[in-house]
Amino acid sequence: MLQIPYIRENRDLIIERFTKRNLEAIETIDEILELDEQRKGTQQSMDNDLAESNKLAKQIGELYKSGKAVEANELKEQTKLLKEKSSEEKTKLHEIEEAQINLLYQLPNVPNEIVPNGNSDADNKILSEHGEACTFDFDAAPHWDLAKQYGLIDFEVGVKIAGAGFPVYLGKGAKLQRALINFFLDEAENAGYGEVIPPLVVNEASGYGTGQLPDKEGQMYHVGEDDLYLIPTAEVPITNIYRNVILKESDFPIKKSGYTPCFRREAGSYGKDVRGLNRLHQFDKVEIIQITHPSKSYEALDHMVDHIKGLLNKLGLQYRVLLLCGGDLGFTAAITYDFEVYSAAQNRWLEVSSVSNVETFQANRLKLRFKNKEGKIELAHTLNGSALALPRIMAALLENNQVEDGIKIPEELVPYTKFDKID
RNA sequence: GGAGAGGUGGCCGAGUGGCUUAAGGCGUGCGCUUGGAAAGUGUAUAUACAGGAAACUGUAUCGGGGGUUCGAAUCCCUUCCUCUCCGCCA
Repeated sequence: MLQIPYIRENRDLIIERFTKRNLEAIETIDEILELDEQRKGTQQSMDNDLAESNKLAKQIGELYKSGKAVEANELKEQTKLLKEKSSEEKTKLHEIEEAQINLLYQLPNVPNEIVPNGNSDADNKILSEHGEACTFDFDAAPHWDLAKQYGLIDFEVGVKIAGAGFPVYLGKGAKLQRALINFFLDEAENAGYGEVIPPLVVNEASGYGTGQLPDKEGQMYHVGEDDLYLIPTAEVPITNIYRNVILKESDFPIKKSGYTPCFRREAGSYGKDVRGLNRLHQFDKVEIIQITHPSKSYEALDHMVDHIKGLLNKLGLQYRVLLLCGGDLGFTAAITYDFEVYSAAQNRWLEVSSVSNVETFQANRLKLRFKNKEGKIELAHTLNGSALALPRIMAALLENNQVEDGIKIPEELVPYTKFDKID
């Protein structure tokens, strides 16, 4: 959520930047600013009336004490009018504030200057490519066939016990999954991210805090009985640890990592992209988050990008880094880098990580602030990134490392799997 | 699920309608004291909005919302949360 003073001072810039998202926001923004003027005026007259009324109440108290009941009753008449007026103003103020916040909830984050224009993923900018392409002297099989052949993942039994998009990992498939989680967690630990195991459900306030609510309500599983949401990413519970917190400057940077299953309804996404592990309702992910001083967040973003590159290098996967265009940028992000690995059998790139600087967008909703050197309260910056999402890594590892009689495990993973080949 | 007790500042905790501008304590910041430290001692120490160049001022906030009253931390209604005991249970 954008801050009103920021909108007031940067109206034209924001409108221009929103065109990167193909968003025509001029009306909404001007309405927000107009409502803010109304809010100020209303609050001023309400405050004045309340101040007057407080003064009278004190006088009345003193008059009663000194036994001057008649004069006290005269003053009471005056307060009646003030009370009516101020309570009307209070109602009006609430209406204005509600209208204003509803508009604010509609506005996404302002894209960073370097975010390219564009409508869809076709307009994302490819920044770099790494690793070598796999070549096979046999017909490479897609991961769903390999998973079946070697008994690693059972999609059908997942359908039976839960539904499509809830695979069951078996044997070495399960072990490989667990190995990857441990590998990612250890790497995060080595990079200074403190490990967290958060709740897998969050309440409504947390959903609002990180920006999943109110606009992406349909993407989360909702436990109606208890009014809780299954987390779509560990970013939600971990970042919400810092909701309503005022940090000291010396607390920066805060670096946390967490492994959690993630739950996404993926309403409305069907078709060929959903085959196998490509798109699931439940998947595992190790997330890294940072909370930084505003002046340090882009430096932190670079470090997070480097961390993810390191993971993919160690796994020996061919990958590329993209700078998302405005049209593909998530609601809360000011800038996002995506990482895609090449799936040799499907002959396509698969997104395995998304790293974003959210700047103050979440911090404003979370009331995540810090006291600066002058003793003033400021909003912190939040960042998050997947490091990494498991299913597509698993898919690429299976496909890219297949040999005629099995699947080789990358060297870095062998200490975790305790086997170097699936056959 | 049943029964009960509670939600007050960074923390503990007093506070049954105006003497609260929230006592007292702890913690923390800055002084004084000291050869140095401890102890002692003085002082400061919430957030939001508005006005102001600033000092500062006004308003709101004692879990949230609403009400009674000239006046509410205190009384009433409502809602959320926490804790204890019982039941169930890894």
